[in-house]
Amino acid sequence: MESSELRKAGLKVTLPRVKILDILEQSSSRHHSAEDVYKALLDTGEDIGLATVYRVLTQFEAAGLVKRHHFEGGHSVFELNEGVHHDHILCVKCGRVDEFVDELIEERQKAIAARLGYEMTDHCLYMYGICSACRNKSG
Amino acid sequence: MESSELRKAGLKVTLPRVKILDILEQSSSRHHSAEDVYKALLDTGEDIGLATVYRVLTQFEAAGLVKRHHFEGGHSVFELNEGVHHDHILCVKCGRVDEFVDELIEERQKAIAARLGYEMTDHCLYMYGICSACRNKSG
DNA sequence: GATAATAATGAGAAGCTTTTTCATCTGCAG
DNA sequence: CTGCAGATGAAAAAGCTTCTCATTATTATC
Repeated sequence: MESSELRKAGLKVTLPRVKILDILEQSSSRHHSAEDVYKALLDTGEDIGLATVYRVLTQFEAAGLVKRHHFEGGHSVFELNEGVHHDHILCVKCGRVDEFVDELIEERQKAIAARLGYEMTDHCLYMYGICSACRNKSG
Repeated sequence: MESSELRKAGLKVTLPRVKILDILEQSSSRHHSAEDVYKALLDTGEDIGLATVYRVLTQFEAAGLVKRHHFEGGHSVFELNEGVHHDHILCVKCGRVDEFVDELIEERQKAIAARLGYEMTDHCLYMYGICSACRNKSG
């Protein structure tokens, strides 16, 4: 039930918020631009404005429900925050996104931040490449 | 001499390109937004348009003279490409940027890309935190 | 269940960064 | 020196994202 998640986050349970959370949870892909979410809403017949989608996603981010990423290309991408940190590798041809976790990298990052005197608040690792499917297609 | 670098990159030696490269090489900071470069040009009395700054930086990137980064906050940041890959840690309070290299992390990244079937084209690791100076200031 | 106070929404305008357009100008090969 | 391809500047346009404000919906309270 989405409403309890919203309540827990201190947000009023409104139709747009429920529908947007629904899309994030039900969709087959994990990574969505605001535009993606907006279009998905239109597809399900909901008449929710793009401004609301941005507002709600930003609130969800503040509430810790979603994470915002800045992949190459300028626009923000959102994914449900399931609590487990992970990094991303993207195919520059087809846009495919894979996730991974590497404890060793995490460790080293902490050590580096400490050595440089930083109290780390966030970190992200993006790799870009050509996935096997695309390599088979175009040589 | 900047002109030889430009020639090597296959670019005509024009005043805007020389001046912009000059700023990137002479400035005390390594990381510049397009706006930063534009303002620096104005400060030195050069009347070069912002559109040209963007154009030239993009050409420099294509030529491998500079690297473009997408730090949090939306706008692009450029730095001279000195050939040695490195990653970044940024202070979210004061904007300070430190660079670092960690061979172990590099290794692991290559291994992960290979395991997931990607031919890696690029990778970047951004850490965000509060630097020691800022922690001492504001507790 | 009704009501009032409060917050959320939609539509469009506005804001920012970045790119494009096009007429003019410049670097450089001949 | 000359001509032409390519570069530039100014302004307009193009994304993406946020803001404004009148209207609407939600929730605590009765």
